[in-house]
Amino acid sequence: MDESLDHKLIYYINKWVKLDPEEEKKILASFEKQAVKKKIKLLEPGQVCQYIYFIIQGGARSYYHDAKGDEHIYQIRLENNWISDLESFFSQQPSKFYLETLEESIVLRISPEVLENLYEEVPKMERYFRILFQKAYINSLARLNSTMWETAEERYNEMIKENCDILQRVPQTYIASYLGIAPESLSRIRKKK
Amino acid sequence: MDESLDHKLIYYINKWVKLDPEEEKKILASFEKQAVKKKIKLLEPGQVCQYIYFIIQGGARSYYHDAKGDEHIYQIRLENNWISDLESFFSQQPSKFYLETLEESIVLRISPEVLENLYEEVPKMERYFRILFQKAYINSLARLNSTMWETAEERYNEMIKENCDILQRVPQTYIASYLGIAPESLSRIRKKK
DNA sequence: TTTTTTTCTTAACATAGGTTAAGGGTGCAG
DNA sequence: CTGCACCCTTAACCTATGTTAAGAAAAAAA
Repeated sequence: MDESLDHKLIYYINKWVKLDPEEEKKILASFEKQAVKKKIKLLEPGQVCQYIYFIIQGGARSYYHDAKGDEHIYQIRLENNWISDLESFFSQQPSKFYLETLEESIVLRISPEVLENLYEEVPKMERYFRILFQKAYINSLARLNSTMWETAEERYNEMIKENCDILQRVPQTYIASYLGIAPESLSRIRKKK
Repeated sequence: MDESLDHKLIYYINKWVKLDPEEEKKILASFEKQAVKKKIKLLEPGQVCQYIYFIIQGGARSYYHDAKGDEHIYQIRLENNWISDLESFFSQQPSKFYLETLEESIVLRISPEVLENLYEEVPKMERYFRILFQKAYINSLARLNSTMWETAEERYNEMIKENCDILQRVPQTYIASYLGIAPESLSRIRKKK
């Protein structure tokens, strides 16, 4: 049901901050729903990132090109997660990243101005994002540590354990890049099983 | 001057949220100042992390032991930065980390309960920490990306550029570990200059 | 001042993953 | 249905860094 998809956002916010119906209404009114086909770019280098996206359904990735022109995955996000170029979104400076759908997706998006306004109207959203960013930061430090001290195989196994259907939904070239290894190395790891 | 040291915290908070004198007073009243000698442990594995620390002066590191008993640096923080085991601090579950001073230090510390209370009394603190964690998360993603795709030498050079006196203040074994390389590899890199 | 501990460096050898080149299979577009 | 693009695999060779062992210098403690 269409309405129940929107309420996925409300459901996830309610996990961390208790909203009353009036607050829920204001939050939903602040987001725009968008259906996007696969491989559609939501952001390109040089553009200022105008939205942070909550993925109701589907998935997206962010990536950039290095000095040699090689593509590197920066983020992979599937449904029930947020994606953006946060640096550009908050600083309103041009981004260096592409943001692209991995499959046909439905997202809820909000702009920085509307989000600032929402913080004023619904202060619990400030708390929600404080909790979201604190958890994201904790996870990111743990992932950094794994990348430094674990083998590529260990990291791959942990990724599969956490999200066993990602292999069906995301090309292995992207998974390899997200793990910080070459596609050939991922094949080499997979062959060991 | 003793009082001006405390106001370092206020100065940094005011960079992102504008406080009135009443709010400043409440904030300072919520923190405890602590002078700690070098190599003193603020946290050990098995303990629940009871404080988040703002370092007024000096520095600290967090580290853990891997399955082989090898020590790995997780965080290095110098003055005007925060340090804690955030996972343990917010979940109130036992930590896996040591938290130890790098040199004689002065810190301001706050417990989770007092911080929750402060969020109620001074809502701008919710905003301050939302901004702090969002920036920390952005930096952590960038650092993760560098670790994956840049050489150890490139990462070392960037670290030195950002903090040129860290070599005088932090043992090179710690710097190597923080960069995700062996001490011998750091010596090899330094030899190239 | 001396001894001990800590820190740092060095080099030979080992290894995980990168690079290069090649080829096969699947899915999509015309 | 066919051809092309994309995805994935494989292996030989290369490289950045790890490991091991050893030793020197500096700092700290007695």
